[in-house]
Amino acid sequence: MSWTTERVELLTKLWAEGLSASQIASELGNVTRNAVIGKVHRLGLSGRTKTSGAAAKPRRATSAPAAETAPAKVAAAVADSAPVAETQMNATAKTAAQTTQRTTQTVVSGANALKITPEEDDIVGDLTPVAAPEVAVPVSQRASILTLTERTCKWPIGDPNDEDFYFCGRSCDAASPYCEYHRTIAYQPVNDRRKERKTA
DNA sequence: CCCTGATTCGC
DNA sequence: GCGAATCAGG
Repeated sequence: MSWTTERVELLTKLWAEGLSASQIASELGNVTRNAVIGKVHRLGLSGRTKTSGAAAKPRRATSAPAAETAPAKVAAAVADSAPVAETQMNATAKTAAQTTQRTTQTVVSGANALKITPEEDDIVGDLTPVAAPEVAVPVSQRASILTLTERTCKWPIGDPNDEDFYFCGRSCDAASPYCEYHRTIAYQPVNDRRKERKTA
């Protein structure tokens, strides 16, 4: 496949949006991330311009300066209903988070019709933390469209109709479609039916 | 190991 | 110009 003007435009746009080369590659289709990177360079738009007037970033990627929270910790914090620090949560993420705050029945009717069944928390009286308070998913890990691999969390965040809709994108065991945290939410039993048998 | 982008170089 | 292979890093 060749680089038609349309494809180049999409590439440019997505690259500007901060998607990774592999993500862009999968959205474009029929190209590898190498091809994307190669094109990006040829187009001369490497070195993504971050925040305006930001310090010129060196050629090689440098680790983020912010004290980013580890996924595990985030999950833990959420579990405790702690209002996780919005360290480097940007406006977009913030909005998404708020949107999802109490809206658990997110439904994706996209290409793969991913559907999340809303849990009836009204059944349980004392329980509450069921709502998925999406916490700051590091922008660096967010997945836009269906650019998820076998090992990225496919938990939808935000309103699919919104521009800022995205998928969790954190890494997962490849066995489950969700990261550890979202797994607990996704498979939360409506009723605490423990039919375990002590066989030993 | 998974992933990222950067470079090289034969095509 | 293109992109696989390779490199360098997180």
